[in-house]
Amino acid sequence: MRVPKKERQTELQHTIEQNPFITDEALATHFNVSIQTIRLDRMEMKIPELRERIKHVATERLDDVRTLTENEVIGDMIDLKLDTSAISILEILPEHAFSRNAIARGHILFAQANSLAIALIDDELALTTKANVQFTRSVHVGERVVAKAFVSSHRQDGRSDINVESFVGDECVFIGEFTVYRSSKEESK
Amino acid sequence: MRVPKKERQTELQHTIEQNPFITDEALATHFNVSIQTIRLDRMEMKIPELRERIKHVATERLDDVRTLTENEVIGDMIDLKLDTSAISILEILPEHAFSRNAIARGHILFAQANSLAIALIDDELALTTKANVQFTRSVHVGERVVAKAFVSSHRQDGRSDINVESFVGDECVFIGEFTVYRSSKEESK
DNA sequence: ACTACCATTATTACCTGGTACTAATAGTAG
DNA sequence: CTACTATTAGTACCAGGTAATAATGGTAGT
Repeated sequence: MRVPKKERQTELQHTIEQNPFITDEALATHFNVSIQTIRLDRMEMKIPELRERIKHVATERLDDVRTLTENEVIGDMIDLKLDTSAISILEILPEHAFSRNAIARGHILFAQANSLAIALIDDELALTTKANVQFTRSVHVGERVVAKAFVSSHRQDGRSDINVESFVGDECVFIGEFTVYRSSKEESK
Repeated sequence: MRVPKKERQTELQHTIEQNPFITDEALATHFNVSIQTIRLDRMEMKIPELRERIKHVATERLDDVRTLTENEVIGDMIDLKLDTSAISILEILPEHAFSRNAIARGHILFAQANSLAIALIDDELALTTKANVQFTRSVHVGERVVAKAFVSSHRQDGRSDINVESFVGDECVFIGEFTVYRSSKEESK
């Protein structure tokens, strides 16, 4: 026995996860066992065949693109009191940042704050009409940005003013004042 | 002849682009021709076989996610005079908008303008420090937003002021004033 | 030492979705 | 009537498998 079965199987899983494009034949020579052994292993581990794996990667792609851009709130909402206050968290990933220096693009922080402000307004149609923002510290990949939004005023003209402050730890990285238009002008529900 | 060859081929290309996961057999029944005809068509149009198409989509996955979010300029830059002015165009797609009303999210317009402002500055490291924006008209899916940015001042403290105005046709939909920090403080190169 | 059991390997038939090639048929234009 | 094009048919072959059945080898229990 070259390597215990169990060990080979866990390693097999690892190998395939890292490179789903590998054939059973390649795996067989890699582990120095027969193709049949690899197939028995895949059966036991419920790992699908090469083509299925490739197809899976391909179909995942479309979903992925959507979740990134079509997301209603950029970041994860962790608290929401409608028409009052809300909090969301966004972890800065490499795709949110400039590749040169790993600093988050300004519009990512803006997007988090803007989405939060819109979500905060309990209305069918809420649209940002004005924003005034400051980027007080650069944010790097890997940092978690906590955005806190609260409504400062519900005006009579169908607009609301919302303040958003975003933090990394206890450091303020972003300050924004958003004016949001509400479709229905009454404040109550 | 059900449909002229040429017409079928262009339609074939279209069909496969929209659904790369379709087999020759399915295409054959769809176009009401034989499998061989489909294969001849694919040969002529240099369209690869199903598995190759799937593999292509799968390998493109990583790259593609990048192009959407990591894109240096959101939208297509069509004119750039460094440190002076720049223009980009962005077509509003469904994923840029609220699904309920097909109105573009504010941060999409902000992202276009912000990216353009950053790209305009001829510097290794340019970061937005402040922005003041107004959304003067809602933009709908299918509209093409033309953003025009120009530098209004290069300040001595390493900051530049950039004005961005975005239009759909001749209607102004967005106005923004961005303050951008430059890493190297000299204006010349 | 014998048996039971497990892991491994081998073999065979079959599947999908093709490539590559050759040949036959149908329809149309000159 | 012929030439040409489009289409269809058929065959051999391929990769990368599934499914099932059988043979081999080693190790543990008693």
